[in-house]
Amino acid sequence: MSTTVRLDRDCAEPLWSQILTDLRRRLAAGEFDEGFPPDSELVRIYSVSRHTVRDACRRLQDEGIITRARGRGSQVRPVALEQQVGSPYSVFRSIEAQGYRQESTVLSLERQRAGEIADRLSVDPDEMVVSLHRVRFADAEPFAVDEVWLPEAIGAVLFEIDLSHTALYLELEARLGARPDRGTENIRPALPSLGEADHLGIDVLEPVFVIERCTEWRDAPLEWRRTVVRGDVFRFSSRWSPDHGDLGFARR
Amino acid sequence: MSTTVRLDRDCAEPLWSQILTDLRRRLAAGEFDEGFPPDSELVRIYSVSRHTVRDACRRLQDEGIITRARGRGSQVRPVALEQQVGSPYSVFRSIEAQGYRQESTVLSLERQRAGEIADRLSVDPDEMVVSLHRVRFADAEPFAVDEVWLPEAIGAVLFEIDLSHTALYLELEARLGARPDRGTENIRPALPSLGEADHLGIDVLEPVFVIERCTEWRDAPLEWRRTVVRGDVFRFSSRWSPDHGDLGFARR
DNA sequence: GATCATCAAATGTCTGGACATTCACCGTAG
DNA sequence: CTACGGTGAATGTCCAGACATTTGATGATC
Repeated sequence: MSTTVRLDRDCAEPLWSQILTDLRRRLAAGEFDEGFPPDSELVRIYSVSRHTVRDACRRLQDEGIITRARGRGSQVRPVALEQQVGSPYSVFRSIEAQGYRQESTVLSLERQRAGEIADRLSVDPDEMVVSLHRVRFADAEPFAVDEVWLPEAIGAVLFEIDLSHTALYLELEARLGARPDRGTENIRPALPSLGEADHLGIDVLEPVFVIERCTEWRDAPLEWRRTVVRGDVFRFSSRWSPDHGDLGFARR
Repeated sequence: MSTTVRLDRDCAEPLWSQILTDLRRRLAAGEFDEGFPPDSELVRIYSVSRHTVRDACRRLQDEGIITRARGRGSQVRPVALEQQVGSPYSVFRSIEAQGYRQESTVLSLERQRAGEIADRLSVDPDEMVVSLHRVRFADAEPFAVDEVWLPEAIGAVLFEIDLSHTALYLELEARLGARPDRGTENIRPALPSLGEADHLGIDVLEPVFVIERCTEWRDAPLEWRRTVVRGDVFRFSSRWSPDHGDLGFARR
């Protein structure tokens, strides 16, 4: 089983915090796919008291990453693990999780000067970046229009791949090892532009979700993305109970 | 200062849970308006170990009802409105977490026939329910309009309390022990009605978030709520990284 | 094979203790 | 009056121990 881990007992960071960080790393690495270790094992691995181990585990539990029950032990929640990889939710992941077959139609894929979105990618306005505009379909029905902007060094690979079926992040990771490790996402309600309404097949007075997402990889911007999602057929939904929770976009 | 409280050490309910319930009751009664007692005082009041006291207080802290800091003690947050437990996020909780002072103006509080919302509360359309309509303010600015519908047996207590400052859930729990234990929440973008736009001080073409929330308590509907939140000043926001994540409504 | 009892493992709860860190307040000195 | 240092109070962290409760696995019996 797992070997021992030496914690830094001289630094200001509490032991439980160091353990929590290590547990997250191990979870992300799939090290607990066969089972999360019991408290007693963690006590051995980290050479700390059970109280300290519980402090760390409790936080994973509170976040829904593991469940803990008397007599059963701690268990990793499959869905929650994905939350650790990225955003607690993602519009596309949510929609995919519901079994919709997704496809894209590329409207444009270009190298161009960053211009107005320079700040988003922390580049100069004159610097070249790659922009991708698509219409996204769920089961052949348009549900979103999006524009993705990437630094040129990263976006260059887009010119070599088929973007209608391929998950962009999978490709970036496969080809460049680029994987978002932090990000922000903001959603607001808005009215679609004429072009957006046309692509989505909706009225210009039909409110939509506008999602702006910015991710980073190794402390540098990976992408900036703006997605317009139809509000008439999709909603943002959560369901919770003492032992279960989920969150994401769903068909209305 | 406070006298002692005898806990039931023979029942299945953990001591920390009993203390938590009592603390909620006291908070709702304004008993801690002059200051929340230190751990040592709670140890004396409840005749338990400090660990047990901390277990109870931690949950209040997690819910944002109190803050706790080394050297400073525990403090009641000035306004603890709408502490909604369980959901990974809540519009009111999010807004409060950002330090906005919240208040409400009651537009109406009525007993009436369930009518169209009967299904939401699993009652007959002819059955009486309690409806509450309010405008919600953050730092004196209207940010949301909401309507709350409750079964009459539960909603009756609303007629006895001041709804402009008081946390609805705290009252329901203090007076009835009613506490949501599961729920669903759905958000969509929409255009406000004339009335809503007027109350919010926005244009009728200014898209808003419409949030519909349904909670249950002991397998029975507790409330159904529809909240319209201004999309021009608030956004739904998430930020994540390997060791941190947060999610909720935030000022744009 | 099905059922029941037993036992071990695992988490939850609670107590007690100790030390570290932080803050606020008070007293003293300039 | 202001600034600084000291002190006490308060929470945070960590350890150790013990018992209660729950679950799942195993073995025995029918």
